[in-house]
Amino acid sequence: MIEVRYERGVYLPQQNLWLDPWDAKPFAFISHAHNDHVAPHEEIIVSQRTARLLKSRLPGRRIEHILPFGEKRRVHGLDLMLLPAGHIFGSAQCFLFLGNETLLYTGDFKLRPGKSAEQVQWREADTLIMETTFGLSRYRFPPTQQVVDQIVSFCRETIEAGEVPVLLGYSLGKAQEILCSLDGVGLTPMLHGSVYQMTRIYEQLGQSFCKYVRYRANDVAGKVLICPPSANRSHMLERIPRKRVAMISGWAVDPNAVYRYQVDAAFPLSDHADYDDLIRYVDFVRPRRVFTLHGFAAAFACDLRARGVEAWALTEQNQMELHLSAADNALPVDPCAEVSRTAESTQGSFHKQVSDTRSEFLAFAKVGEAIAATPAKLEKIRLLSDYLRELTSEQLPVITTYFTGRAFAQSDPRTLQVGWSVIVRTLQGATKIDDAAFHSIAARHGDTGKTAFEVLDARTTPRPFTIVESRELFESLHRARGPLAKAQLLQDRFSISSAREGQYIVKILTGDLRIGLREGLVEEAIAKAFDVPLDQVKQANMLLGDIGETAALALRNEVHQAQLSLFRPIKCMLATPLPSAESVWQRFVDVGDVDGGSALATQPAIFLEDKFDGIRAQLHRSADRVEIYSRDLRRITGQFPELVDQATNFQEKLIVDGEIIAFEEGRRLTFFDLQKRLGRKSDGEDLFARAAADVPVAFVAFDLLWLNGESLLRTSLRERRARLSEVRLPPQFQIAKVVSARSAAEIEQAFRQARRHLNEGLMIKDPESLYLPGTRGMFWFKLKKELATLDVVVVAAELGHGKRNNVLSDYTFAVRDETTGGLLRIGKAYSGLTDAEIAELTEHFKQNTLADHGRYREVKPDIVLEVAFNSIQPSARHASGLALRFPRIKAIRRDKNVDSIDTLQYAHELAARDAQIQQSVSPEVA
DNA sequence: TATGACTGCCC
DNA sequence: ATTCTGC
DNA sequence: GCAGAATGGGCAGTCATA
Repeated sequence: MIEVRYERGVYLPQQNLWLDPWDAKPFAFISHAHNDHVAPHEEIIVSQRTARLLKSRLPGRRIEHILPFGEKRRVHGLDLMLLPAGHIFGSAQCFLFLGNETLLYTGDFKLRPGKSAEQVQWREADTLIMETTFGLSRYRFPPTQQVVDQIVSFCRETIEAGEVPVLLGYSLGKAQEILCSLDGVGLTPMLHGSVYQMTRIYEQLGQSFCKYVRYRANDVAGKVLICPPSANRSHMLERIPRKRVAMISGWAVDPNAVYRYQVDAAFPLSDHADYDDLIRYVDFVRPRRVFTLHGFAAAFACDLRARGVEAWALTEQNQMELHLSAADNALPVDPCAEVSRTAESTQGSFHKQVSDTRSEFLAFAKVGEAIAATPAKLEKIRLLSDYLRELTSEQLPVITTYFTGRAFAQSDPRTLQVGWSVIVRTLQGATKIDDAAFHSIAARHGDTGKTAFEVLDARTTPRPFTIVESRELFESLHRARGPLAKAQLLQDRFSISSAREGQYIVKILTGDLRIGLREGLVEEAIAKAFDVPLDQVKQANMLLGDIGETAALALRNEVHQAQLSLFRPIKCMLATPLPSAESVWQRFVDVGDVDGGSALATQPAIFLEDKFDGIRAQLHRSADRVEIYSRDLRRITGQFPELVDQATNFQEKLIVDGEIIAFEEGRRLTFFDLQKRLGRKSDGEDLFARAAADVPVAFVAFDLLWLNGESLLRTSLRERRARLSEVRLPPQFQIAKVVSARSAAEIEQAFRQARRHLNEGLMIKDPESLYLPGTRGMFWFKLKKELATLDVVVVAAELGHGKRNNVLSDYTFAVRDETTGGLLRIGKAYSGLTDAEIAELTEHFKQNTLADHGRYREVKPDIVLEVAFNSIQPSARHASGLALRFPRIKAIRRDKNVDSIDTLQYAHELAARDAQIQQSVSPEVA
């Protein structure tokens, strides 16, 4: 069969033809002139009208094969025919004659007659590649005339109310359709510039419209303004004080369209086929197989399979699946299709519950439960490795990624934007459970996953769920814009998920499996499953930042092939915290003192560096490219354009490890200044010019991992440092000064010196150590000390989560305001107490509760804690107006009571001192 | 238009 | 970030 | 000693809504 691939556009490799590719290609069919299809290709096949529209959208030279509709032509030995697609003016489908096979690619299309687009035509074809923008059954559009009538009424009523109606629709296609709809109803359309321009081209090509005028700012009264959606909230519209804005789009059938588009009304007039028409079209074309594209491609393909039509969503991720199925000329196993066919043949309901052993995702969840059930690490590994061995090469990467609590690989920058709030709403929506029942379940668990299980249990109609479909769910969640759209997707899935499946979907969404197994054990399971050395698996995962790809390599026995290379960030080496210079020194003595002789005399020197308070960063630089990655392998290049500019001045190709700090000579900047630059959007150069001026940064390099093609991971720190010191640095780059030490006293002195330089603390490193990515080994240590401690009183306590579900483990505490005598909250902390102490305090607080709010209770202020922290500063978070950085409990002060706690005034003194230190001098870097 | 809730990602 | 706990 | 689990503050961006 004809091979079909997808890579930012449909690609037919045997014909070397691209269909609507996003990027410039040598030879492509362009279905219509919307911007997302316009790229500077070398040679294109287009309809006559599309060619004309393209001229205005993308001037420039290219070879154009302009084909009439309905006539078979030969281009580069390829027999093909264009058919009208009915989407917009000039939009075409491409029908290919390939030997004794035929293929129809729809591009964007609609079946309903449009007033400004040619009527769609079709032919039967063996392979149908179709757009499925509205491929969910809830997208059914009302009759066109009904919608047009609504739009006209909206315009009339708005004008009668003395306001200006504004209709939003794409300037090419939709706007002209609206224009035609207003013909003969006695309204005068006024066109936004871009709409006007496009409409004039339509007219040159023979289309005629009713009378309209071009936009003039002082002449809008009584007119109907037609603008592209991008004009909403623009300066142009803001100048019209009294207006009502309506979005004209198929998405208007979504109940929340008005909010989503920030408009007063929304009307479902679309240039795309709705769900019913998509189904009808497949019936017309009678294809042997269907590939779906855009929108709800996966869901629609599944629906088609349920109707007995072989159908697959075309996405990048499906390449392997398609390739294999095309090569084998066989269908991949798919329980969805399987089950639905049975249901159909017995005339039963599609939604009839089927035995859940059919659900691949349920099988995954059950393995998770088995792993959770045993506390033994080796047993967990065994359970997982047995399961991994059963998986197909397509499922394996997905499942291993899930077992690290992620939907996407670590190095994959995609996020879901689905958190606790969306999940809770969705669970309620999917089950129609009432608020009281829901909250009673949630309160009992304090674990979203368990809550999901109990809420969904017996309240859903489970249908089988394949691993590939689960991956598609997460991809759709990522793609969906806004919490409402995401919630809808998730709710649809929950309503057909078993309780166990829902629980594991939630676990992945929250990034927290809580089954006593994380990445480290997954690596071990992969090694065990495919009988490859563990260190190779760890190495590969570290280099790839992708446990799924690592597993795939292990399956093919290719893990050893992973290599450190430019622009593939690796996890950084971490340091183990130690409380004192003496304890640090002891580590090195213990290691070196093998012969029992005098350690001090024989100890080689150890390396000391200041610990900078910035963000850990890995800089990759080649002759023509620079990238910066964060500790979690996020690409943060865009946040620091000035560093990127400077980094082009290196003489070498390299990977350096270091810290980006807020830094300016003669000025004390802190982590908080730096943080202002972190989440910022990377587009908009002027924003950055300003940010860079506000918060200048420096890159302090302290390690060299790769140089001109050579990996230095397996060379000693001493050697790496020597090589780093030879690198010529551009401005804004510095090298962290390294000094040697041979005693605890020297470490202590260096620590004090680092503090005097206003750095966070001291790093202590074994000069002979190799670079061990991702591990907090015994080769690097860090020494930090608290700024101060405060004696505070606990005023509220909360139930914890997970294994702390039944104890009051999280304490809110307060200081005394001397002026009023009242208690003012200053922070929260849990860490620092042992389980026994938490249990004891739980009992105490239960008996000394002032107000019980469920998971949270106010308690009698009689437990005094000594709380340590690293800095204290003004904040609106707590009533005291101060907040602590890294608060932790140092001790329960049983010797103190509420009358002897520290005061707000004292806390303010600490904060003032903290702030003053910050401002006094410039820090020293190198 | 302004604000707060939510999310993700730094420490 | 910090800290504790079970293997 | 390691890996896992449960917890802190603050910032920017997005979306929903007053």
